[in-house]
Amino acid sequence: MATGRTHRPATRSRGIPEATVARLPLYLRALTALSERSVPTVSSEELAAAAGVNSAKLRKDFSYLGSYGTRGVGYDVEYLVYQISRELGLTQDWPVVIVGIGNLGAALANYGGFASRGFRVAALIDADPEMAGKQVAGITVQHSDDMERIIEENGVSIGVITTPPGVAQQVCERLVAAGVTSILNFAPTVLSVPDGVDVRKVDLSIELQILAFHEQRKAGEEAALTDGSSPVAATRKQSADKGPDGDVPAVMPA
Amino acid sequence: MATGRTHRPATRSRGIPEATVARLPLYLRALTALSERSVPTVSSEELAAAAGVNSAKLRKDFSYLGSYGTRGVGYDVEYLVYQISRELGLTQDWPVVIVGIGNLGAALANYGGFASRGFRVAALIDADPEMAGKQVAGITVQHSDDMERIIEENGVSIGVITTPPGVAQQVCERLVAAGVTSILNFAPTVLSVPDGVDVRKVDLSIELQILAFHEQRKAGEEAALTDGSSPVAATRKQSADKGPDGDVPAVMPA
DNA sequence: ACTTGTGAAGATATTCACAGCG
DNA sequence: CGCTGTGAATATCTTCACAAGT
Repeated sequence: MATGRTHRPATRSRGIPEATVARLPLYLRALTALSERSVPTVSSEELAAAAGVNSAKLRKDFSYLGSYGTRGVGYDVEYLVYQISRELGLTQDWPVVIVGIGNLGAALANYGGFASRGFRVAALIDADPEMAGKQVAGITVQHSDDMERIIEENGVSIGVITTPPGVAQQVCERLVAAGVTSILNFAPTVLSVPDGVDVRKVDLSIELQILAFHEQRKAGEEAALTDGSSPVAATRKQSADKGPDGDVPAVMPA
Repeated sequence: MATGRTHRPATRSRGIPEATVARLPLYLRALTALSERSVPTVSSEELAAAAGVNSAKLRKDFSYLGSYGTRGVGYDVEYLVYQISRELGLTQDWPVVIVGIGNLGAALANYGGFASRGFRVAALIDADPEMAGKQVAGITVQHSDDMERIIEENGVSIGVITTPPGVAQQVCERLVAAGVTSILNFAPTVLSVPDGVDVRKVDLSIELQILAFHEQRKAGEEAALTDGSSPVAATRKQSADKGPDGDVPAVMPA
């Protein structure tokens, strides 16, 4: 290509690795806690422990942001809070809409972590006319007919989808058409979006399944060690009245 | 805290990469949908599209499980559903307790994805005496005084924490002491657990912050002509950057 | 001393590209 | 042919270990 915009992968951050970006909020939370206790400086070792990572990783992460520490001393807490906040774009206000005000949507609306850090719930939207007008977390739920107007009037660029999976894709498309370019999806569906729109998904059942995988492996390891005949391995398995279930067909094609 | 997972099994079949494990539930969901539509076989290309990954990755992932496909044809849907379910440990029943029945806990209790796939909500637990006895999602909430008994009686090994952050660590410790070895943590806290206990965390505010980071970058790119404050001089490494064409359509900024 | 910042090494993950088999 | 399965190449991420500052 000779002219036009430089080809830049949408997911590539400005030199900051994605894995690092994903940890910055973690550091920020730990730093905020230190800040509230008026701790002036912190070493990479201490901060890493508070954030649950190791110190080499933390230092490497910070090195992508710049040299914000002082050798022999550590990092200035307030300064780092500011720098990370700025890097994450939290020094500005992000209006957010939540679409789908069921249990989960209500939980998110009530979630303190939203408001506390640059995010403001600009609107709650639901397709059920019964919901419209009700108050959730002190905010009046609006009907989805008004979705486009709400997004434009509030300059919303981040949308949260907490609808049933069946309507998630279509909600997503309306959000994007109205100007939303970042979506946090709680519906267990793969959303397809045009290039330039970011989607992150939070999937409760996937997390549980990953845990189950490791849990099963633990049980298997124990059984292997105790060589089958010992009852010890059996103690820590699931038990009791097995539910109806029977969901899995034991098909064995050749 | 060194998690001693440096153990490399000599047998080649049991070393499924973590990244692959994390995608298996995705494949499983896509396959289940196909199964319900009575689709008999599926190609890596089709399945990959449905799961939102690329086909090479999917085939590589499946190769860790074994050779379950047929060249020239694709994968048998029912068979794959069974194999992945087994690999993830979903052919057995996993009783789960949810601790902290606020908005989020209630949302999880009502979440259909739980029951549908090997997980059974064995108990809902809350510290508030007012909550005890109430019905949530058809299950009677029990007081946290009984946590240990409930876990032991039901053989629970997976716990979900949806409490306020202040009590999450102490709830975690009680869970672990009672026999729980896998924890899904929704509280915005770093949990410290003994070796051998798995923790996964779901953090709503972190996801939003990551979105904000990318959103900010998008906005910056639009007005990127007078930038001069970037502390990171992007030292391009070997960036021959062959055009991966085909798949990266240019998009018009809305 | 003490702790950061970082090249280099090592470990994982992703993608390519094609041999091999139905 | 078409599509899987996989070694090899690449890219990304983590950890090591120590030089460079304060």
